[in-house]
Amino acid sequence: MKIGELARRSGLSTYTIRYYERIGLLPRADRDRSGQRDYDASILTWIEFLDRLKATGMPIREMLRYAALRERGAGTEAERGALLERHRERVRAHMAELEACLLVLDTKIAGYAGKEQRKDDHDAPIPERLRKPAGPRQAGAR
Amino acid sequence: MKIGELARRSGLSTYTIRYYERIGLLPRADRDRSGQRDYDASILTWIEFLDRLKATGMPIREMLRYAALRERGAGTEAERGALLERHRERVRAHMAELEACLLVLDTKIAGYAGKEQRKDDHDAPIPERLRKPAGPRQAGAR
DNA sequence: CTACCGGCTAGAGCGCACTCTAAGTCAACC
DNA sequence: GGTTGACTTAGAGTGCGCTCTAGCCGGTAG
Repeated sequence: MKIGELARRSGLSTYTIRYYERIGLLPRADRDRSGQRDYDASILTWIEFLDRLKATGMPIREMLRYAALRERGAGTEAERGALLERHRERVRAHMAELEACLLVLDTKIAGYAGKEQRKDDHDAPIPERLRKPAGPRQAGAR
Repeated sequence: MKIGELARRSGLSTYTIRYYERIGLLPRADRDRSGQRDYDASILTWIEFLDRLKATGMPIREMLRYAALRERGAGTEAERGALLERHRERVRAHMAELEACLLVLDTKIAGYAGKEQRKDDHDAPIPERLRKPAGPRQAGAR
């Protein structure tokens, strides 16, 4: 399979496929005698998995760590598993936050839908239990 | 309240607060006689709401549309409501996708945890029902 | 033979959301 | 009166994840 077909089948652009190879997210592809990339269908499975990691917000930097472990092969399973477990927890936390935000959104929308529009309802306070604790920021601004 | 205190209380940096004002996400702040921004506590409620929109992945471009409607005030409620409803649907869809990805992640992690490690389990196929339909891409690459 | 398509590389450019710098002002404290 | 520190502005810089350009090469159809 050449890069164009892989692009169609994976949903990535050819640009992105080459970019992923450049940075090491995809293994260096085999080439035919004229130097063109020639892919095995199995690469699709890996790309699909990368898509899942991306969809769940994993930064490329971390996918690279996973990809590097995968390349190293046997002996890295524990580390790969741990990496995915940490990621899973972050995803779960993110989903919980989204859930809370949905509640806020629902309340707001209900406000707009109701006849009893308060003129200032965009300033309706958010219940304390839904607020994020404001972490430390701008540690040394100069 | 001056910008530094607002920064501490909102969790945004002073840079970000000025940036938000510059682009119109925050209303132009009142100034004291020496030209410094002087905020009313009510701005915190608006910032908290913006944080919710941001947390749910709304791009600034769209928050701006909402902010502009809010500035225009009365008569824009229906449009504001519709905007939030569209956003809510996107958030729900995104959560559904995350849920599906979590299943993939769970399967993978279980594979790493199990004693019966298949050497190639990073290539374990993703069940068809969890795959995203690959939308049209790279429409005209030149 | 020529045109065209799809591929190749190196490297530049882009959109987003900040984040920081430089140079200056102002109020309070010693 | 001088220093400190928080503020002001315009504008430059950053990190991320692509996305595209330029210039070239090779295989195939007319």
